[in-house]
Amino acid sequence: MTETTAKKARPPARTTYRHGDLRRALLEAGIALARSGGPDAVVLREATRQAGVVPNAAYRHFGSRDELLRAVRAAALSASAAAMEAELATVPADLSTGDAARARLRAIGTGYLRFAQAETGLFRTAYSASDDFGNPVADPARAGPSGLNPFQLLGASLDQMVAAGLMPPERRPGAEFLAWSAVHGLAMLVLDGPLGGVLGAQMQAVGQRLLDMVERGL
Amino acid sequence: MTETTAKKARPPARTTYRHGDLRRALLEAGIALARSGGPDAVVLREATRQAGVVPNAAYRHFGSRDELLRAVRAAALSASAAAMEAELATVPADLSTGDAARARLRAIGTGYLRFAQAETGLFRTAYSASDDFGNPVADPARAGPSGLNPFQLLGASLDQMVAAGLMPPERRPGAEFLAWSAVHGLAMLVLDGPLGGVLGAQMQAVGQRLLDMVERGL
DNA sequence: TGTACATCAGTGAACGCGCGTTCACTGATGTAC
DNA sequence: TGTACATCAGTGAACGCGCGTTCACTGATGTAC
Repeated sequence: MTETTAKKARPPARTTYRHGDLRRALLEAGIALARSGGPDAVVLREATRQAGVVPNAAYRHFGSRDELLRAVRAAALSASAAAMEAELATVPADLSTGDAARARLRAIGTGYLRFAQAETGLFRTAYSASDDFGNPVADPARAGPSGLNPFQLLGASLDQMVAAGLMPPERRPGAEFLAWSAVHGLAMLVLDGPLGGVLGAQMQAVGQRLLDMVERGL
Repeated sequence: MTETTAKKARPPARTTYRHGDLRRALLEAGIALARSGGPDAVVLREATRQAGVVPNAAYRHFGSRDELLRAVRAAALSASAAAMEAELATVPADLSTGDAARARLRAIGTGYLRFAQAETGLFRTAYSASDDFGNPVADPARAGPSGLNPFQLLGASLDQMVAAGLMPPERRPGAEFLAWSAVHGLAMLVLDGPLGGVLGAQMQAVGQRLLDMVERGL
């Protein structure tokens, strides 16, 4: 009955008066904008344009541009978590406890960096601007398939490192911040900073060396 | 025309037709804007306002807004280098070669993080957006008092680590990127990312733990 | 079963804002004679 | 020493742009009777 509407980046061409699922359409347009241009590209008017709708129609579903941006950011975090989980899934199942813990921590970092390079715009949307996702509150909108958000995935991996005896328990508290800083810094320097030209293609290789350093240093 | 607009640096109150040193005035206004709001706050019209001049007057001295921003960024990088050098200067002179190398590397990192926290806007201006300052070209506008830019300061410190036997020579190439990533990541996560609320005040303490990790891991 | 009606999703038009940049100008200044 | 003049730093006015957000509306839809 409905649903004959223009979907993605098409001109309006809507025949029905009602849209059908404008909220979702706006969110998906917002994600597409973030994907190609980062958080600043999430422009409310442009999202409504892509949804084939008049600008103020957005206010039926989002209280403000910022509210739309938050929803897009949650989706970007979720995508990031999914990338990390995908990398985790490549870890062989028959490793010793220690090797498994190491491999999983490395997978977390590699997934993070892969996502940063493959989905630069979403990455910058997910991890810029202070929308802190502290551990206590687990917002499913920010999580990957497993239900954990990126921060929680990293934390679980560090717990396994301690359990495997590869990391002194007294260094465990706050270790997320150290490991996270390292990979995040590389990503930002390459994607948004002065190392884009210098590294760029070598980012993944440098990333592996960086993960070596983190593993030794933790 | 009332010239009583609220200004930061100084009210216009210009009596002469000519300004005197408009280029410098615009640059300093730009730096002030960057200091309080980061790179996006470097708005050409606002800089001319602070200089007490009509907007298009800026085009006598800068070809575009972006050219002004580049000049501001160079100044921000120079300030960052100065902060690192100031921290270097606190290293005692009577240390053994090894202890000195370690202390100097730590000072580099600490100075970087201190600057990030004390001058957030300038920090983000200096290290966001791809204005790569590769080692070959040494632009004095980006350097600190010693004539070295931040990247070069870090490089020199790592050379000393190798010379002191604290770092295997084969790991020296590209080591800048690893150490830099770690401190940069922490700064960005706290200043511009989701850790602002979580850490914030603890940033310097976490920074010291992070530098421990880097030292062990390099 | 049909019909009246309230709901509320999307429309149409308009705001005020601030930006970067352009054009033709004007008049203080330094210099050449 | 005085004077004519070219230079060019800053003026005045305007442009087109796109943004977020507001208001009063309209008419398709689902529901109550």
